[in-house]
Amino acid sequence: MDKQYYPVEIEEKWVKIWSERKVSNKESNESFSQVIPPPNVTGTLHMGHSFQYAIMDFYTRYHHMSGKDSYWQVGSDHAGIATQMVVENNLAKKDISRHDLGREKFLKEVWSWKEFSEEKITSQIKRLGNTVDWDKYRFTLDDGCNEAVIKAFVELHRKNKIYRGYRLVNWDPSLKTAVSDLEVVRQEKDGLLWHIKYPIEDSEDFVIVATTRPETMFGDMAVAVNPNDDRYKNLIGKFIVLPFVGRKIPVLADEYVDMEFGTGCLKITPGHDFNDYEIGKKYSLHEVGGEVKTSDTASDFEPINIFNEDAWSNDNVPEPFSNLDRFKVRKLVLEKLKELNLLEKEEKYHISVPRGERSNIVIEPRLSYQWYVKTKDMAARANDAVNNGEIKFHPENWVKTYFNWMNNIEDWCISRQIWWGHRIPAWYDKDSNVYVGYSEEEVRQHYKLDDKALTQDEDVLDTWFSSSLWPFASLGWPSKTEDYKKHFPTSLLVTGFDIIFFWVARMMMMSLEFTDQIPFKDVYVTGLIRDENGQKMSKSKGNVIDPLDLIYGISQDDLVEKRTANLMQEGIAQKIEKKTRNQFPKGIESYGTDALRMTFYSLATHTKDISFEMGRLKGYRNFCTKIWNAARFINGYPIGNDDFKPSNEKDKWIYEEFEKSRKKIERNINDYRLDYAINEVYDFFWSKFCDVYIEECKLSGETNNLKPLLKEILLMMHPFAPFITEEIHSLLFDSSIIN
RNA sequence: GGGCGAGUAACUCAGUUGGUUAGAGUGUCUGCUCGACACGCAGGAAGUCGGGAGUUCGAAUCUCUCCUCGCCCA
Repeated sequence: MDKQYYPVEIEEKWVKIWSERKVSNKESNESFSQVIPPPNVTGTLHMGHSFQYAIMDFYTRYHHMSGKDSYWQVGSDHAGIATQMVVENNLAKKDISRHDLGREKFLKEVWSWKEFSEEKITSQIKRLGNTVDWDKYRFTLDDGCNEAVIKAFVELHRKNKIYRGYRLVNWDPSLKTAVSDLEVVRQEKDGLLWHIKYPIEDSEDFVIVATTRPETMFGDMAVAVNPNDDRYKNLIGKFIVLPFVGRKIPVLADEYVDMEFGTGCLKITPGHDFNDYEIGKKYSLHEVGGEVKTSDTASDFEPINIFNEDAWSNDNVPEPFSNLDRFKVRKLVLEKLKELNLLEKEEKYHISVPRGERSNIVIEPRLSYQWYVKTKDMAARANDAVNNGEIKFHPENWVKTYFNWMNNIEDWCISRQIWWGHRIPAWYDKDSNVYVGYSEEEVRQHYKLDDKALTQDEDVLDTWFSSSLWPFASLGWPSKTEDYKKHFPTSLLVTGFDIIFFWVARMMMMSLEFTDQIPFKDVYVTGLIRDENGQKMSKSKGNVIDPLDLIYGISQDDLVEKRTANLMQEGIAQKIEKKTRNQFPKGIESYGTDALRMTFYSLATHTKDISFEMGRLKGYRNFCTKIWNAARFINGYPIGNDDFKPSNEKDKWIYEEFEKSRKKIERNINDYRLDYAINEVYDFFWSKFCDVYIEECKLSGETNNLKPLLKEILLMMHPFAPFITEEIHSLLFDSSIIN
């Protein structure tokens, strides 16, 4: 054995072997299975991925060694919006838009990006030593997943659980697509509340409405007050003449109006506000000849839309306000109102601005046709599985978060106006009748359409729709493959708390819907890896650490270069460089994968923010060195016993301690407390085995039990530190731990 | 507004369900290059467990309250 422990050399050797082998106990009837949360093919893997994969690989190896048929399904996600954005941005640098290319050519570009990104991701997964079978690799947009998605969509539609609706959606004006509620993030900020005078018809009087969005006044269809509000009782039933537009809009009385807010008088803009939409629907507001009317007939409801798809004002907006960006409209409206003396005042107001998760642009509610999944019944079924203990969360406390959302779930908007994704299996005839089916041929048969002209829906499905099928689709569903039969439902899902709603809950709903089974039994919810100050790692903060740089090490200059390249914001590079040079005066040393893995286990506590601190990693790197040196020392002695045979008090003592530790570790593994487990491993090996037992053996000269004990310890430690244990085992005992 | 969480040594964190002198890694201090290991060994310093009140024989842990910070949902 080398005097020094060189992790990189050793690891690269085993990485090659492990990425080509297949590990399984096929003969065992007991399955342990998990599916990888498929990483997006947008770029490279970060600390969070490595962290979760370390845990997943731990359990894969652990259960394999205990004799089960242990299987970890590997794959990646097409990540519709995210990937399309990356490719569009790359094309934009060459001054090309996706429309220049057209759908087909553009998709070709995305596929080639996918190949590029996938290559990087898979080599990273391999480098971590993960125990997966690469022949089983799946992609959420491959033929099998496509079949599963189509089947899921069509079946849901035929069961009346998917429908197409014309209503208000969260519209992203830069991506020009609808997004789901979950893909909208709220940004709190200081804003303004404007008080605007609306003239009352046939009177010199005004009513003052308060609004944070004056630019939407062109879409106003009513003014609402609270029926109990004495200030406005006399106005109910009268009409307002909308400035600039001349539209006559009624004053409605509705309990919904908060008397305390602003003036207690609300403008109702059903086409551009979710709450107003509900009010508009309740009164079936519709415009007839310049006057807005109410009715009891639901189908009369006709909101006025004042923006087009990029959130510029459309023809429903009069000159000079039409054909302008919405923020320009706002500015101009305020100017003109001031000129007409209709702007009563503006006051500071704390507002919450909805922004697109991906694009970061302000979301504009927009009326459009979209596809929806009815979620209420499916959610109830998923909730039952949690309530009756079929599915368990670890830590248990996450069920509160889960129920908090599931009990207030809204229908899920699943259509996206982008190109990269699963095309919606719906066709339209020239009268806009909708036909849903497995293919155009199947649709013609099913609806008996003969040779009627049909065009397929241009839209694709939300990425999470295909992700929600992943646990069974990746194992072969709808085919009843061997893997599906043996490994579904899966045993464990390891994932971050941030996608409990996006993914975990939806997998549960879809799995119960299509397989009548839960998708997984245990959900191991991990925290999110942050920097040493608890800050989210991000390019713009310049605090990102690449797991590969911890494994291989990186020079200070290279690290600075990496952190300051391709920054979106100007002028932060210097700050990042200074901070980085300060924090890493000598760059980052090479620590190796085992040290990183064990660090991750020690960080796998029950908190949601995990600060990654170099000191911890250093400690486990030292531990690896300790293991290496202990083995090297023991290797210097003759073979000794084949099995551990206690011959003195110290022998008995160490074996008892070993048994105690082993039991503790086992229990903690089964409780999903790898942090406790790794502590115990560390303490046993260093404080007991090295500090006491080896020293004692040195003194007594009775060393026959060192090798057999080390062998058992290596087996126990293997899932925690696979590379070093495998290397030592094969050097000292001439055989592998896992074949 | 509703929900969840955090505050323990200089730093990053445990504290396995109320039980001896509160633990770990890193850092720090003193002494060691004596045959596994200086990424080491032997020792050491270091904490009003956010503040206050209460329950208890006993509280970092349970209850109440206040302060600070964070996240999620509307």
